Amino acid sequence: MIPPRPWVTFSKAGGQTLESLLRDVKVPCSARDWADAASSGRRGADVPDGGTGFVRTLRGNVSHAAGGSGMEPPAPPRRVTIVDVARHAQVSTTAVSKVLRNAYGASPEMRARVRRAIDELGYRPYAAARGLRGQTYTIGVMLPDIRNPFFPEILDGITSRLQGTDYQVFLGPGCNGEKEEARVTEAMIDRGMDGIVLVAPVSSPTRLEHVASVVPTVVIGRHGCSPVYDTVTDDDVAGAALIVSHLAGLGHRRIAHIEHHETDPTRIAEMPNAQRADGYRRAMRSLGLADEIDVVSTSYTQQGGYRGAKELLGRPHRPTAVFAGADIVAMGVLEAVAEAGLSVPGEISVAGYDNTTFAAFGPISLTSVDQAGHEIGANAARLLLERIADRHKPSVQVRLSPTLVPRRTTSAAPE
Amino acid sequence: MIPPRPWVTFSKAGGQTLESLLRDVKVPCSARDWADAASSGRRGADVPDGGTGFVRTLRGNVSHAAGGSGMEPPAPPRRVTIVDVARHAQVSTTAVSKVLRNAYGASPEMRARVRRAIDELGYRPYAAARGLRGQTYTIGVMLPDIRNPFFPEILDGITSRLQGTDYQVFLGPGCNGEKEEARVTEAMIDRGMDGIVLVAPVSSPTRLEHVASVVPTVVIGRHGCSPVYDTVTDDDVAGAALIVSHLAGLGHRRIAHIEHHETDPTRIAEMPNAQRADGYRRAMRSLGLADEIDVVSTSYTQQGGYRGAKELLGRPHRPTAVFAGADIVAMGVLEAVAEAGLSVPGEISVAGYDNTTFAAFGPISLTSVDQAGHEIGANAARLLLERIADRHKPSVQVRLSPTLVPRRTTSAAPE
DNA sequence: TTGAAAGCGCTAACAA
DNA sequence: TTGTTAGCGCTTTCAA
Repeated sequence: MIPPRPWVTFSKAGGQTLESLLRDVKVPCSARDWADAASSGRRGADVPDGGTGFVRTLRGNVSHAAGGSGMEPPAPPRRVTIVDVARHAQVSTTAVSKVLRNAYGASPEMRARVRRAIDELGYRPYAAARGLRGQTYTIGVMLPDIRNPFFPEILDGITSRLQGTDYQVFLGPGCNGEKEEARVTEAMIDRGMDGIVLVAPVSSPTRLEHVASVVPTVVIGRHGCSPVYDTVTDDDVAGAALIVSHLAGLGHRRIAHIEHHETDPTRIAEMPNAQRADGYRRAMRSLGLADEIDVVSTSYTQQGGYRGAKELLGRPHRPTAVFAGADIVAMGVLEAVAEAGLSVPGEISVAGYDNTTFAAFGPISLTSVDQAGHEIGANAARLLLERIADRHKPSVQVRLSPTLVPRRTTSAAPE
Repeated sequence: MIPPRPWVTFSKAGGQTLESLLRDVKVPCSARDWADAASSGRRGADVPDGGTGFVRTLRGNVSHAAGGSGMEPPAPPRRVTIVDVARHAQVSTTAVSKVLRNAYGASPEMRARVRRAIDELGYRPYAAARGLRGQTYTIGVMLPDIRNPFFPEILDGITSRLQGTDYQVFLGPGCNGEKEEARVTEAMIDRGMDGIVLVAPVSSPTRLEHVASVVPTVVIGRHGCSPVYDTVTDDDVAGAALIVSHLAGLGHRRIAHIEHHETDPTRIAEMPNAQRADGYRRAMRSLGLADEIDVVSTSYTQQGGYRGAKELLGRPHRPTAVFAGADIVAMGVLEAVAEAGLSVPGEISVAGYDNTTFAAFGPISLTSVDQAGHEIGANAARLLLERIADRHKPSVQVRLSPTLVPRRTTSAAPE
């Protein structure tokens, strides 16, 4: 038995795990001999390193460069640059640059020569340097919370639309709160990103417009609109209506809603949570259930769902169905309901929003609303590319319709 | 009702959402008047824009610049540069640079002056340009799958360790497969990132060493070791032993394991899945259960767990406990077990690995192994900073011990 | 169609 | 301690 102690090994090879096997496959870390590699001068005789994109820089005598110990790691090889390519192809750097950007003014023969040189040297343009004059071919995506299983869908949509282009996506790490968002957007701007996608940001409209005035921007999930950035949203009002009419169709009347509490007046109407709550109220009214409207304000977290459900279950006349504003909220509701010893959907129906993997998971099987995250992401990427191509084009708002995904947490109302 | 056009709606539902409210809060996109803003020349009279980090560039007559229509959006303002700061503070750009980097050779008075100028102009250094000579202050983190709820823990650990430094983290988007990994690592290198963290990469050791030879690198979750990169791993063998002895302690003897099938011989010993399977076998043997060893090879996915469980449940003498190599695999197992009409843990116990949010979720309550993701990430960040500071330092392997988290999916063996 | 030359914003070697 | 100057790798005028 291995002692499971909090156990940190700064080992050159202390552990007892599969070591013999590892040793068969790899040379142990410490026994590596660097004597055949060299050295640390910045410019010396450059030896093209056959298609690896790097060039070994040799300096004087190799054994001398090894420094006597024979165990020194090699200096990082110098990168192949546009100059190397130009020299190799016997053309100017301008020509290479034109080929790289598919720009006008290079004969087919020249293009072919340059491309051959690029392949032979394994050249890749240095994006950081390109950015100084032109583009970095980098797109930043800011997700509010990497843990929310809905966001990967959006991300997939974005990357799939960017497939085949020269653009590369990088994610800002999960950030909650305006300060964090500002930090991340600034970091993206400072790194010369060509465009950014903000997913469900919480920052003020003013701040969003500032960002968009500096770099092409698409905002996902906010219902406000601006002339300087494009938006892609889910029709949250319609989504809420889908759930409510689904439940009403099953005979439910006491349908409660748990929403995310929003205080900031400049944001209140723009955020999806407000739209969902609004959609819930409208749908209840149009179904003649205005008197049954029952909204609990907590937050879009599991905790929030738990607290909200506790409150609803404590009502003298408890609801027969709960529409949670997000799947994660529904998780908390299910937990509270289970604790109260009630059966789902027999005694109480529960529905969420977002159709996350949680909801789809068999043993849970939560009724939810699918936002078509892939579509949302793909549209955002498309709009961003269009705006990068023409910063002055009029702004566009895309709104996509959600669909209902009925599962096993909703059924006919009791009695 | 103002139709907010240009306006693209792909909606069937055509919901009229809170529009009146939105109108109260924001000016509609199309009605914005840009007449007070100008223009598009590259360099003109520069007007410092009071702490915003940008300078408005005016060109000739403002009304003329507005182009007659009076509705043209302003050109993106020119960035404040180190030259602006130097001029404002009446010092050289070198001085500013020194202050920025806390470098040697600037008097306290000069530092103060420069800092004041920086604040007054709202200057932020342009990381892309810095990268051309020095560092970009950017660290890339590659996650194999953003959907796996274990990875955010690692990410938190990394960012928390980087808090307070000038480094900013960006994530490569989820990539599976060697080709994708190569694309992402190349993209990071091409963007001049100062260091990169590879989480559970699948690339060959050779490829990892190549990356590490170009840029400081820390590898998380691979058990191999190399002189050019540091590693941080969970002791998967110990983790597997925790589960097995927990189950054996509950009286189980027929304990089966579902592993991820690995074929590549250069990787087989390095990957966590192989280590876990190995740990399972060793623990079984040391507990005198060598005859009961029963391993099904599928994959670390929910599907894989489902298929593996199907096979195990079809055995003439089915196991009383299943140790799934990952929580996500255990999800599939639970699904198959539920389908077979067996009760958990009454008739069969199930355990996972990773202690994801799934496992922690009340109604599921899966027994699992906690990897201390936060610690893993924090150690990786620390090692990376050390390696950035000294690229030639000897490589370090950190191994952290996991802990058992017993929950409600495991209990005493039946009979 | 081609290439020479001037930067982009910053850092680093070197002089004063 | 300070400032001058020469690039980093690329794009972009602008002349040839």
